[in-house]
Amino acid sequence: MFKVIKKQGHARRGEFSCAHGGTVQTPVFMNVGTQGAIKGGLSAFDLKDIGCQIELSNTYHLHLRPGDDVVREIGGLHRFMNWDGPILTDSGGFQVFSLATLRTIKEEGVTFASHIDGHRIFMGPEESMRIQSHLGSDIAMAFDECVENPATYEYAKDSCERTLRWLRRCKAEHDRLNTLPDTVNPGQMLFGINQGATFPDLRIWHMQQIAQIDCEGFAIGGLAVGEPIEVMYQIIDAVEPYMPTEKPRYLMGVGTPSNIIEGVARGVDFFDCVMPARNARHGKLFTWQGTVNIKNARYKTDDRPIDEACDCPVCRGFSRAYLRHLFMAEEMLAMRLAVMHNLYFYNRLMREIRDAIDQDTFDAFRQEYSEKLSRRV
RNA sequence: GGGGGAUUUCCCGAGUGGCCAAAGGGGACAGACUGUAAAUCUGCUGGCACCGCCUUCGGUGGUUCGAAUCCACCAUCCCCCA
Repeated sequence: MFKVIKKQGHARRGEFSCAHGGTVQTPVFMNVGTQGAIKGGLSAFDLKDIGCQIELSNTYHLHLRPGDDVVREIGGLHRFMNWDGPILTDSGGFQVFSLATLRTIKEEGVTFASHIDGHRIFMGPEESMRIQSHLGSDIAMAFDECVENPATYEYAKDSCERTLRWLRRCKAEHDRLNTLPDTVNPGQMLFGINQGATFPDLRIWHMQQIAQIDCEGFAIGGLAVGEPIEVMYQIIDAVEPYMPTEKPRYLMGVGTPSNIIEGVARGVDFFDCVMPARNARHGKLFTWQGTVNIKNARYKTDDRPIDEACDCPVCRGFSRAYLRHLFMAEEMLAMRLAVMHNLYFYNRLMREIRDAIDQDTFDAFRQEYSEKLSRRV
């Protein structure tokens, strides 16, 4: 399923095959389409144009709307959203964190109040696995608890012990569902998730435990939730040696271009983040020189593309002045074009990283771009 | 020709004697955003040597210790009657 084809330092160049869409080249950025669509008005057609290899959707959100039973009846999420490439579904674990004021956590699972109408929803490991099975994604994520920062040692310990027990239940239910005769995607894989807040010993202990469970990949969760970025890197450094080398590593929810380069340098293969799409909707665009806020008055009559070094469909045809105008006029095209550019940039960034590892120039690449890409121009 | 109403800081619009550099919107300007309750949120929007001073509420001149608020005249706009 996964093989590392080249290494430079800790950075890994790999290939990962899925039931849909063939082989994913890693390191890879997964383009986030929480509700089966990239926010900003992009469809599966656009995903091809922006160089997307794998798309990510959300269990909790699709369970609420339109309902995983609906998606299953249509034939699964691939067919539903007309995307035949790989799909990873996040488990709903992050919503345990982000909808914190609306939930109660117990051993069996979590009770949420729907953010849409307030009705009670129960989700535990089995529920999450069942929903993801109905969605038919290629990779299902384990149902975990993403602990908020800062967390006490006691809470983080209890929580990651519970997340471990939940992973065992996820694995059992996932295996059972995959063998049912009417399973949407019998080739669905399961990734376990490492937790332990910012405590290296908990992180390591937890990683050692989950590594014993036969998952097709492992993720580091619960980072980039408010802790200093240096702490995030320290945790990755601490955990990485305990992650199986023959399986992909996924750093959940991360991050900025710099974070991604630094993550790759620390042995991470998969990334996802809402940042490129959200920032794009808010007018903050990524370029190979750094970031720009296209709404700034300075771009009012700027006839250059967003990034002269970019060959995306947007940069090939539209000026900064036009993009700024679309934003100021609140045309939806503004968001669509901005999101296309930013996601193209992220997918291109990953391609450059892969090429650099292939050519043994990743260190130089890291040195040149790690700092540069996140600074303001 | 007669009667009534209006004029506020970029715009709309509160304010009818001190607590008003003036509510609230909008716009503009800028910032934030990391497994998406996010086309959202925050800040700022007269000037300055800025815990204080200066200029400002259509114009001019008054009343008053004190005026965006009261009075007189003028200007412009709106409504009604001729």
